[in-house]
Amino acid sequence: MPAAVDAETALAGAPPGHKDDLRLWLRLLTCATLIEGEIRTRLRRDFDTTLPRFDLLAALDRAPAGLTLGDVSRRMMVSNGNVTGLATRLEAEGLVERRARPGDRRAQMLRLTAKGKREFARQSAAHEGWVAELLGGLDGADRAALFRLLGQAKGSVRAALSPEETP
Amino acid sequence: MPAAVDAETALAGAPPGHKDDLRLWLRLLTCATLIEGEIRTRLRRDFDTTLPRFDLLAALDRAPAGLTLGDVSRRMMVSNGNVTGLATRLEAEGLVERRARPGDRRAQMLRLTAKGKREFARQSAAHEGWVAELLGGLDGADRAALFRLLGQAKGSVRAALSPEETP
DNA sequence: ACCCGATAGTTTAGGCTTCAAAGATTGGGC
DNA sequence: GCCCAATCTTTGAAGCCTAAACTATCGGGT
Repeated sequence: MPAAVDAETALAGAPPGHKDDLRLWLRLLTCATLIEGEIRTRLRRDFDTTLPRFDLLAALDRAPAGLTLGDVSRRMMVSNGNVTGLATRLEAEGLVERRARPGDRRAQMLRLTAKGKREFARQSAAHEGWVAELLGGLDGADRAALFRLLGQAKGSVRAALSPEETP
Repeated sequence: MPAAVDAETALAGAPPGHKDDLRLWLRLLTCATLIEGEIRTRLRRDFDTTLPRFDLLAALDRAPAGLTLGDVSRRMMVSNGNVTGLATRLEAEGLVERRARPGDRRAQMLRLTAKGKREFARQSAAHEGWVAELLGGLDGADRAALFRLLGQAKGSVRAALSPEETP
């Protein structure tokens, strides 16, 4: 009898799709990690910045009227305490500015400064090129199919999550 | 003339597929972030542990003879300094043990302890169930197609990376 | 007018992560 | 036998990230 099994046998009776789902998730994670890591490296190398900073600038760039810290937190899917620190650092660099929101002394609006707009425009153009370079090996049909299927996956995950955590 | 454009117009002349690649990447990232976040939350809630810890145990579980810190670093795609800290914490918890590698005093083998094996078996079973739950909304055909297309994407990224960084 | 639950943001403690520099060891060329 | 480049790991500084506790404010019900 073979000896070098273990975590395998323990799950022998699991429903059929389970192992496939696991493999799918690992492959998805590998793809995301590879791309994300490369983008991080290039952001540091070419712009001396980080992915979270870039993401925050991107969120603000899409909202010319500005966003509250809470808005940013929700869009970036990170904690609000995290945004506090990011905003503080970006403000110190002169890329974003906090300003009071009239009529609500709890909230603050976050906006790109002129410098922030210029800087993000440069970074954004490069970023788009990188992604196109990394995914350039996919032909149009594969790209479209992958986009659609990832939409399905996203829907599946959200459906499994929403009952409890989206009250 | 409209005024509220900016990062859009700056890229008007970009090749056709660029914007689609960007959307594809963002969707891929969203999927990965959603799933990963949920797994992190549940690992903390049910086992009071973290995803990096779990990943390290998983790597060791697949290698009964043990791995050097460097092996782990490569498999997890993280820096070696990172693994040092993770291994130290897991060793303090008694889940992992360092032992000298005979014939090379630079390297150390990392192995699961008996407690580590037990603990990982529990976590692993739950983890597999979670993933199946989150991706359960996909039917078999979609799952297979997605798996294949992610393989294509992975190949595309690796091809774009390898010239410089895989010497 | 007052209270109280909900909302916005900050702080704190702990862990994760990277890069870069430094320490230890190895193996091969001379 | 000696040196030197390569390999393995650790350390230190800085930043990212979360959960949980805390402060401040808002707004509605009474």
